Amino acid sequence: MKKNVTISDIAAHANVSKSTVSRVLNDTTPVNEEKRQAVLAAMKEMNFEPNIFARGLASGQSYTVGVVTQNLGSPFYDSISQGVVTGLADTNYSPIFADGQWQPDIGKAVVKTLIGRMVDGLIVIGSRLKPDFLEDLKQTIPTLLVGTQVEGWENRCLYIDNEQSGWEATQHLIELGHTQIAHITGIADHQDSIRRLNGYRRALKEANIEVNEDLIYEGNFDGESGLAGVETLLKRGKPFTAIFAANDTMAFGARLGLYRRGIRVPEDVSVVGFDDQNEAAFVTPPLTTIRQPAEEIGIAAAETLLKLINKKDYEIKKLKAKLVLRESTCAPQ
Amino acid sequence: MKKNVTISDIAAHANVSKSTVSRVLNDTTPVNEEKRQAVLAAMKEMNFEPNIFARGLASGQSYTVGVVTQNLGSPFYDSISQGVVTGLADTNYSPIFADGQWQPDIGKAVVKTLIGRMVDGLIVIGSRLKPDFLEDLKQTIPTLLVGTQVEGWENRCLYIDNEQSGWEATQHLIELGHTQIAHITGIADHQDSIRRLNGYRRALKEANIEVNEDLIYEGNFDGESGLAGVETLLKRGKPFTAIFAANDTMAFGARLGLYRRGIRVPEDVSVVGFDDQNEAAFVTPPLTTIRQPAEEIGIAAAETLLKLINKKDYEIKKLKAKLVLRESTCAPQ
DNA sequence: TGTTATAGTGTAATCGGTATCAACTCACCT
DNA sequence: AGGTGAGTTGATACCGATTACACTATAACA
Repeated sequence: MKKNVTISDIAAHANVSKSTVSRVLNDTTPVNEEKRQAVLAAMKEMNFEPNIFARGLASGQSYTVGVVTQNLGSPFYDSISQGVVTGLADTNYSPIFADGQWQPDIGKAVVKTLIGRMVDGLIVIGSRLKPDFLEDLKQTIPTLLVGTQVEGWENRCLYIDNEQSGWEATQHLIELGHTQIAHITGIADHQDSIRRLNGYRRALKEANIEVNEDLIYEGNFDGESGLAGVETLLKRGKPFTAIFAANDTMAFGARLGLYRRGIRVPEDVSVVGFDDQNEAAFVTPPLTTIRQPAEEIGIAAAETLLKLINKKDYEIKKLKAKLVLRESTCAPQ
Repeated sequence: MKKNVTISDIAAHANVSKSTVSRVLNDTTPVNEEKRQAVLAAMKEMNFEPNIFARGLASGQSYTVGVVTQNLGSPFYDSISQGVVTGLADTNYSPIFADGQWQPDIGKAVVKTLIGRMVDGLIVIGSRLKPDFLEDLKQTIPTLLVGTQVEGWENRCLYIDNEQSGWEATQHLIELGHTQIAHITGIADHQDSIRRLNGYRRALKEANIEVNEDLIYEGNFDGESGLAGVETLLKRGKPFTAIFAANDTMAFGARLGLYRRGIRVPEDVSVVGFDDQNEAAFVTPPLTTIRQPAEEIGIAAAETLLKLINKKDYEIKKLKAKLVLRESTCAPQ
């Protein structure tokens, strides 16, 4: 039971008062250089670590940030989380995680827990929180929304332009010469899904290709739904030579569905995904997809939030997704 | 700037002393039922939340547990993390994450940070910490090692039997009739890799098949190394009809390598992976692999750690990996 | 030569809980 | 009647930092 070294011990050892020690610790008021050195030396010698509870109690700051995830375990969001951890690694701040499980109510509860833990700021990944709750939140605590695009949060929101990226994915297929392009969407009421779908529609329209609702299948971001997607699409009978899936996981599922029917990729049907998760480069054939810079987004979120907390100027880093060409797409044959 | 409700406010409101409020809060000493109700009512009415800093400062408990991850972003370990978050979800405890990046030194630093944050316990996922540091740790704070098998930690260690599972994977191939079985290992000095390799060796020996060192390729758990693995294996010229990769990611890489050479899976070469990450069921052909119950491991870790912290009896849940048969293996043709 | 910033320092109050201690009530026994 | 013990309760010290405040010394200024 070694007792902890406190600021008072340091003060005694360095022959100054507690306040002076606190001052060199926090750089709040100038301190005579000689004493500062004495204090620093004492701290090093005695292996001093400030007690975060005492500090938190007195100052109100916890040096933690809350991270609300959704369904931890999905590759894209996990990479963002990883980015946050990385971005915080060399700061005084630590992340506390809690999972919202894609459910607004749970998300709300989880946010409250985090606030109860006195986090200094909040990063909400893939928010599904209700607008009015979000509005409250904005007033209460520095908050950043990440991986989703939310109206009214333009300067507190890190995201990539999903509409544009959906457009690019589709446009790529059009440029290859495809005209019968199917789309497997994400969760129907999810903003990202909607935007990707809109991009798909716009690309077709701009190319004067009629949007055929029979070629749109409502998935849910799961591999299963990709598989079910091609099954259904095939059953509907409308021919298609390409599929744009709203994420990689569904693209894998779709690819498997085609494989089962003996339909070749990309010779018979081209496939484009979204996210560029690690596996995309290793499936057969390697998947052409939209790369979301997930980890960079997480890192940027961490950095931005710290600036927000410390009331420094900041600007929202504009992060771009881009198409990465691999082998799952080619001209229709 | 609404000021927070404190225990004193409650005390005043309920006409009792601070101590009594603290008592109903913590259930330490019996309190007259009438007063207890009054306090409870006041707490509800005033929307009281105890300040965790004050509580921590006074009691020394933080109600947080530290989670040390390695290279967050790898599917298997991510699932364990998810399990921990899930397992902690309905308790008073919250997880703080920090990443060790597979490097013993960083891991050590990260553990120190967490301890500085007064975590009540520690879950180390995929530890690569040095034995003597671990020994110190054991004395300092309730610690659980997860996803790795470490000697001397039998009752503080959640893992699956890697040797046995490596044996099963190989045995499956042998039963199918394969005799020329290649193995792509994980990181060479990683305990899990070593054990899986040992299992591979044992299975061959038991079947009276000579272990051919030319059929063993040293990978590093990355997809790239799976790809490089088949390249090298092929170049070495020793024929093989099956590959056992020490994780799924490498199995995907290997499968891609075969695809590039026009070698069919499973007709020409069977492939077995390890982990059963989500994608394994959706690649083509769906991957036969060893399923590690990653999320269950995480949940069990959380539960066990809380028992350990609260000095309750606990027992280490024995979790088993098992072979899941899919379509990437068949008898040699 | 006052007058006024500015650097530098210590004392003590404070943050919001927990825990120790003394004390008081009211059976219940001898 | 006196003692014992369990059930309850409030005062108060304490956890270890930050910070408001008072105060000194010294430099800068009019």
